[in-house]
This record gives sequence, structure tokens and C-alpha cells, in this order.
Amino acid sequence: MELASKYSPAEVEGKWYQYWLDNKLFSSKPDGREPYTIVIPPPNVTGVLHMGHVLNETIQDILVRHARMEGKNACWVPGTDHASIATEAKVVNRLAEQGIKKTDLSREEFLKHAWAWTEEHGGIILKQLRKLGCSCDWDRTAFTMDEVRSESVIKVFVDLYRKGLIYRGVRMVNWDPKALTALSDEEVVYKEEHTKLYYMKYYVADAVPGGFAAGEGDVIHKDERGYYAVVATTRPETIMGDVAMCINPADPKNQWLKGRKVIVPVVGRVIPVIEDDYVDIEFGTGCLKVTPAHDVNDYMLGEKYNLEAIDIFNDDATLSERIATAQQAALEASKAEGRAVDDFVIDLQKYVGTERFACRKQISEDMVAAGLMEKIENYDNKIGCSERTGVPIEPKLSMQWFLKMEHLADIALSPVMNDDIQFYPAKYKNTYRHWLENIKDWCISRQLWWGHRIPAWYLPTGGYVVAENAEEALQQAREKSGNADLQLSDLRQDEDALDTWFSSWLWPISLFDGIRNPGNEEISYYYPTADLVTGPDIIFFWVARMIMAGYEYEQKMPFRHVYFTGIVRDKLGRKMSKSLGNSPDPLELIEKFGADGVRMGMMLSAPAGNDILFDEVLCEQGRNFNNKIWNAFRLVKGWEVADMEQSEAARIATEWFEAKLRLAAEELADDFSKYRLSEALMTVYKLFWDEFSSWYLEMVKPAYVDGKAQPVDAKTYAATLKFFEVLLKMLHPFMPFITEALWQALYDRQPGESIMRAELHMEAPTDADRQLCADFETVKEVVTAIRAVRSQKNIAPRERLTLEVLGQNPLAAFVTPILKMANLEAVNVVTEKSSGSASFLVGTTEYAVPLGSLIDLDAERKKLESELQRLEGFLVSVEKKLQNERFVQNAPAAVVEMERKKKADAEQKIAALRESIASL
RNA sequence: GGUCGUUUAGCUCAGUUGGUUUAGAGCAUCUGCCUUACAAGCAGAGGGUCGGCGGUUCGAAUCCGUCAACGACCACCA
Repeated sequence: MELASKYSPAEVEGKWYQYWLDNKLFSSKPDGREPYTIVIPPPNVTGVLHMGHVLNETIQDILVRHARMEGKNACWVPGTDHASIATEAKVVNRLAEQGIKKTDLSREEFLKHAWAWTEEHGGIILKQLRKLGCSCDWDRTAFTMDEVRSESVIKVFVDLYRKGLIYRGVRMVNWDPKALTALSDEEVVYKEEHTKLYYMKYYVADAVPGGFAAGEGDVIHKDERGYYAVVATTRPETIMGDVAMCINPADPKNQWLKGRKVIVPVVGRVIPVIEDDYVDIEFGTGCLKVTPAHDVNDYMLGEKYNLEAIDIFNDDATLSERIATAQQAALEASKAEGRAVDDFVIDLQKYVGTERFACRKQISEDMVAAGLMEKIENYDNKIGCSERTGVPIEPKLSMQWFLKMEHLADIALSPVMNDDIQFYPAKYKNTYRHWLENIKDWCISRQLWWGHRIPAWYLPTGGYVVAENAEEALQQAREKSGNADLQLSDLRQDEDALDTWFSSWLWPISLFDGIRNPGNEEISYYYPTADLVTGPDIIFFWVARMIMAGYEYEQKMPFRHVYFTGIVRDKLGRKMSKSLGNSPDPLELIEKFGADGVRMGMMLSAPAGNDILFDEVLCEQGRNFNNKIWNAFRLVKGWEVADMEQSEAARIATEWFEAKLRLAAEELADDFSKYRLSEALMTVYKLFWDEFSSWYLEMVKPAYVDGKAQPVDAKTYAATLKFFEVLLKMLHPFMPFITEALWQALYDRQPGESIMRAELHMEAPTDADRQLCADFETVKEVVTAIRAVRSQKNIAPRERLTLEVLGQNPLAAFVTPILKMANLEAVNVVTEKSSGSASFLVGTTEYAVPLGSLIDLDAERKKLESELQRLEGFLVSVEKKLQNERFVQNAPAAVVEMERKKKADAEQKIAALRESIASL
């Protein structure tokens, strides 16, 4: 067989992926076997593959393929997420490019565009997963807005409503002025920003004849226009919504303000000074302006003291016409009360329609010009921004739908805390608990069209009904209103859609149709799923909520283990981003290194929970490993087999490697059980490269005689193929393509057979295995020491040497492999070594390689002396320990015994070294 | 501000309940090799007072305290 010396993945990968598809090797149906289920964290339907996906999906594929080879019925369900905000934003953008505004379209027209976009871009990412080698059951591909999933979402909404867990009400919510929708608390991200802190003058409204009687701590401000308080804020534009000023009643600085009224600068509204210990005395001047419509805390104060909330913004965060009308009303009221406020007023009409930040700049300049600003300082602040659009959130009062979380948090907490569901790494249990214990109700309505429309219908006479469909709604509406003539056209369905996560949280159930058809065969078989692989960034968005839904609707956990991956960063530790240009295109990497190489590169640095510093050189290492496997295969398949006796060296090698495989399998199983996948990969990597290629194959490799390759005996050949097959199976979950290709070529296979379905079952290692492998490690040490002598003395590998063993040879049973691996003529047991030999210690046995004239006595002495020095230092530390009575008394007997042996060994070695040095 | 985490070789990381010859791996580095599977390779080598200080212990990379640096998450300080 002629094979190129370099492995080309491109030729192999497409071919075998098609083979897997053609033979339905990914597909799963319920049967008598133990199920192993993973549901994919659905990527955005219009997304494209990035490095984060590569990490995530590779891990899932490794787990699935591993489970499949353990004989489990493995089922990996793929699908995509409709990602309402992100997708709607993209569609709106595309329409804008065509000169179409969303507001010009009807809901139906808009959705037509959105579906067209979805069909155009949807599924690209799933195609890309195939390139990576993912073994998803593609026939099960789902979408969060397909029929089954949509009906499940609506059913759950209605159910929760009937249970009294969903309610509708006006609350302060996070408003995204760009997407024009409310967001949940989890969709707000805080960004550090350099801003300014503005100190504004709020003049006392009523003249105080004779001035204030200042208390001891009072800090009173006064200028030619009168007495004033100073209020610090980061948002001067919101003064238009000010309805009170608040001080801490215990604040000595502001006692003089108690019970007074002050004038909001620019606006001219006269507002009361209220007192609440919410106010931090230390911050700013201790005076807080209260704007109930635009700050969560101010809203609470507003509720408490029954203050009016003046909403100064339009939905897009431009200033509303209301600011001008409110000002008019305020000025008229002042006039009626005979207060003169004109001195502090600027007509607000000029700000109407301006954007919030432009307005902030303008109003602060205007205030400075009008002498209403005390000072402006630099200030570092954290600003809540929309996770999706990036724009600063505007706290806004609005009518929304909410899901009560108390009950759901209750049922979701204990299973994680008591490890019914296990987190890897476990540290995220803390994060999880903290969130659940401080949970707030979930705002589930979004002012979007792309998503599941809220199944609530409003009656013409007021009130609403919640139902699974329009017909049911109509029936309910007729009952509720007592009007049997009510028609569907009289009802108006809620315009809002549901938060995307309101469908994602049902994913492990809805994929098996467990909501619509509870107890069906699939849900009974596949649920609970085995492992969930996802990022810790969506622990609240998704993981926690799936656990809630799992217990609420299946009375069982949705998954048994959660593997949290890290964030993929570049090798400098920076997040990958388009603007930095440090985010490689996975498909280009696959092109360059092969999918197997990329998968391996990803896994080499991917401990669970830590961030991944991705470096292309790791993919290169992966590619090189592929090439190593490929060439080992070329070697073995190139052998000529003859009917001849097995050599002793080959017999020993096969016995050793068989034992080694059992040991490695045990280690591998342990790594997998702890989800230590990069360690598992490293275990197989070293097994193949070092143990199999560098030691085993070199030991059994037939020699060349007169330039002609000798044949190999049948027994060794058969054993080698078997070993190779086991190694391929161990490697398969990590590198599916090359292992399938070589597995197919190793033996004659039946059509439709695949390594995917091959079982990897290994006997547990015996004590004899462990002993044999330990002995063999000593063999390696001896061989390596001889090679080191060669290297130091510049002796060609071809030149045959002799090895002398002083006293007894502990490796008598391994002479033939040593002869072969070190290229020796003979191993002689001697009582005294030849003069002019290089000596070394392995264990407590001394070995020598006679070198005749090649020996450099000075160098040899130096080497021995430095070794002697090291050992003497070691001996001192051991003796110190043993002379310490408390150590001998307190330490376990075995430990003391070990120290005694160390001492004896060291003494023996030192004696041998001294003798060697003397003999030089 | 609170909580949690990390700090071990040039880089990325192991190090399981403190004790197996004065700390291991992969990569990188250095030296020598185009030796008939593989230069995407072979053989050999060097490299760390385990972040600092203090403590517990017969014994500490491992346990405790403290400091420092970095990171993550949470939080209503205008």
C-alpha cells in the first residue's frame, strides 16, 4: 500500500462524515439500552460559528461519542434559538438598508421579513457543526419557534397564569431605548464609565426673614439670589422629573432644610424637602433629588411618600413634550401661590425632542451660564447597558408581564446544593445559590414582534383573558363578559412577545414533546438528560431556569451534570472580538489543520471552568499528532508478515504493552468520570506517541538486513493491529475522522460498520500488570541512560556498545529489549567494571558502558562528583528527619520505614559513587 | 461595597484526605542527528527557594492568618 508521508485531513473528513450520515450512525431511538442524552445549547438561528462554539460543541461531541462507545444509546439533539432581540434587530437593520421602517409595516408583514431572514441565514451554523465532526441526530433538529416548541411555550404560559404565577402590572423596568423594549434584570450589563458629577443649586422657595438660625452642624449656602441647597447628580437632565428633594433626618449638615420647599433649577417647580434614612449622609452633599419616573430607588421613595411620577422621556429616550406642559403647570401654581421663581427658570420647550445625552450637555451648559451650577467634578460610574444593543438602559415605568419566582426558586435550589445536579466546577454552586436567594420576579414581556406572542386577549369592555388559542379566548371572553354575541374581532390580542429565555427554559422537555404530550415514550426515555455543556455567563438566563422548569413540569432535574466551559480568549488573555481582529475563523482553522487537529488544539487547553487561552500552535500540535498516527499506521501496514517464531524482545514488548493499555484505560475512565477531558486527551496522546510509537513499535519493528526489510512474525503483527485498534478507539471521541479512516483500513470491515459503534471495553489491570509496567519503567531508564552516554560522547547510534551490570542484574528478564533499544552487543554481569567506562545508577544498581579510549576521565569524575554531592545533601535531610525523635514517634510507621529505606538506598548509592570516583 | 476564585518551569496547566527518594506534564528552548513510518520527525539536555510574610505540625505547594497582584460574579449609593 502506497501512502503519502503526510496526512491530509481534507480528503478524509468529508468522506467519513457522509458515511456516518448515510448509515444513520448518529440517530437514536428509544430502546432497552441505557440512554445518554445531551441537548445542545441552541445557538442563535442566524449566528455563525465562532471559537466559543467550537469549544462547546467539541466537548459535547467528545462526551457523546464516548458514551456511545460505552454501549449507551447516545442522543445529541441539535437545534437553534430564535433570539428575539438579536434577530429582530438584524431584520430591522436590513429593512432600514432597503429604506423600510419597522413602524411602516404591519406585524404580519414584518414577520414575513423575519421568517425570510431566518430561512436565508438559519441553519448555517448547523452546517458548520458538521465540519467539526459533531455527531448530532440531525433528524431531530429543532427550533425554538417551530410548532412543537411554540405550542409548548404557550401551554406553559397559560398553565403558569392559571397557577397564579404570571401577573401583569405597571412596574419600573429596564428599558432599552434602541430596541424599544423592556428587558429582564439579567439582560442588563454594567459598564465602567468616566462621567461627571454635577452639583446643582436648589434655592429655598420661601424667603426667610432674618436668615436661618443655623444649627451647629448646618452647612448653609447663600449667594445674592438667596439661600440654596446643593444636589449632586450624574444625570442633570432628569431634574425635569424632580418632584422632591430628600435628606437624611439624621444629617447634621442639612437640618436647616427640614420642612422647607426648594425650587428645581431651570424647571421652576417648587418641591418639598422630605426625610428618609435611605439617603447616604456621606455622599455628595447629602441632598438627593427624587425623580420617581427615572430611577428605581426614587420610584420606591415616590411610592412611600406618595409622590407624582413625571415621565420626561419618549420611548426612544428623547425628551418628551410632557416636560414643557409640566413646567407650565408648575409655573402657574407658583404664580397662584405668589412665589417668584422666574429668576431660576429656562423655557423647557427648547429641550423637547432632543436626545438624552445631547440634552444633558445642553442643560449643564445652560445651568452654568445661568449661575445655577455650583460645580462639576469628574466621576467614575457604572452604567447599566442593554446586553444586546449596548445602549444605556433607561429605568422606565411601564405595563409588563411578570413571572413570580419565589416558588420556582424554592424548588430549584436544593437539588443543586445537595448535588442531585452536579456542577463542574462546583464553585458555581455559590453563584447559583446567591442568585436564587435574592431573586426578583422575571419580566417576561418584550415589545417585539419576533417571538412567541403573549396569549392574552383584551375585551372591549376592559379586562382580559389568557388562553391557548383564539377560539378558547373567545369562549372565555364570552363567559367573562356575559355577552354571548362577542366576536373574535372584538378581542384584541396583546401585542408583546415573550422573552426568548421563556422558550429556552423548556428546551430539555420540549425537545421530546414533554409539555404537549406528558409521559410520551421519548420524554420518558431520554429525560433527564445526562450532561449540559454551557458557559457560566448564562447560569441565570438558562441553567437555573431550566432547572425550575424541569422540576415544575417533569418533577425531575433536566440534567444530571453541568459542565461549565470558560471563555475563549486569545493567547494574550484578551476576549476575542471583531474589533481586535483576534478571533480566528474556525472554518479557516479546520481548512489549515483539519477538524481533528482543531478539536485537539481546543481541548489541549480547556480545563473546565477556566478561561481558554487559545493559540493556533495548539492546533498545529493537533495536526502533528494526526500525522504521527498516520505514519505509525503506514509503518504497521507496510510490514511483511511471515510464518516465523516470535522473538523474545517482541514477546516481552507485547506483554508489556498489553498491560500498559489496561493501565491507561483505567486512567482514562477516571479522567472521564471527573470530566477532566484535557487530561484524558493528554493521557491518550502520551500513550500513543511515547509508549506505543517510541517504545513499543521500536521494540517490535523488524530490522533491515543488507538493505532489505525483514518480515514480522504473525503473532506480533496480530498483537500490534489489536493494540492499534484499541488506541484508535481511545482516541476516537477526540479525533473522530482520522480514527474512523484508519479503523476502517486496519481490518476488512463490513459496509455500515463504524468505530463509532465499536465498544471500548478493557479488563481492569492486575497487580502483575502494575508490576510489569513498573519494571519496564526501569528498563526505559537504563536505555535512556545509555543513550545519554552516546549523546555526550558523540557515539553514533549505529555503533554497538556493551553494558556492564555490577553485582546482580535486576532486569535479567528484559535483556533482549534492552539490547535492541540501546543497540548493545551484550549485557554482562560483572563484579568489577572495566576501566575507562562511563557509569550511572538506576535505582541502587550501578551500570557501566566501557568506552576504551573515548572516555574523558575529568568529565566523568565531574559528573560523578556532582551526583555524589546531590545525594549527600539528600542523605543529610533524611538523617535529620530520622534523628528527630518526635518524627519517629509521631509519624505513621510506614512513613518512617520509607525514610529508613531512603537512607539505606542513599548510603548504598554514595558508596558506589565513591568507589567509582576512586577507580577513575 | 460584598462574595468567590486564581497566583507552581519562558508559556499553558496537573499536583486527589499534609508524608513514595529535596515538585510533574505538554508546548517552547538548547545540543546532536535528513538513522529506510514520521524533520508535522528522532535521540539527549537544561530550566522552579510552589506570589510575599507569619503561624499550626515530627513534617506544608497542600491546613490557618495576613498582605499583594490579577480575575469573575453580585449590589439601589444619587
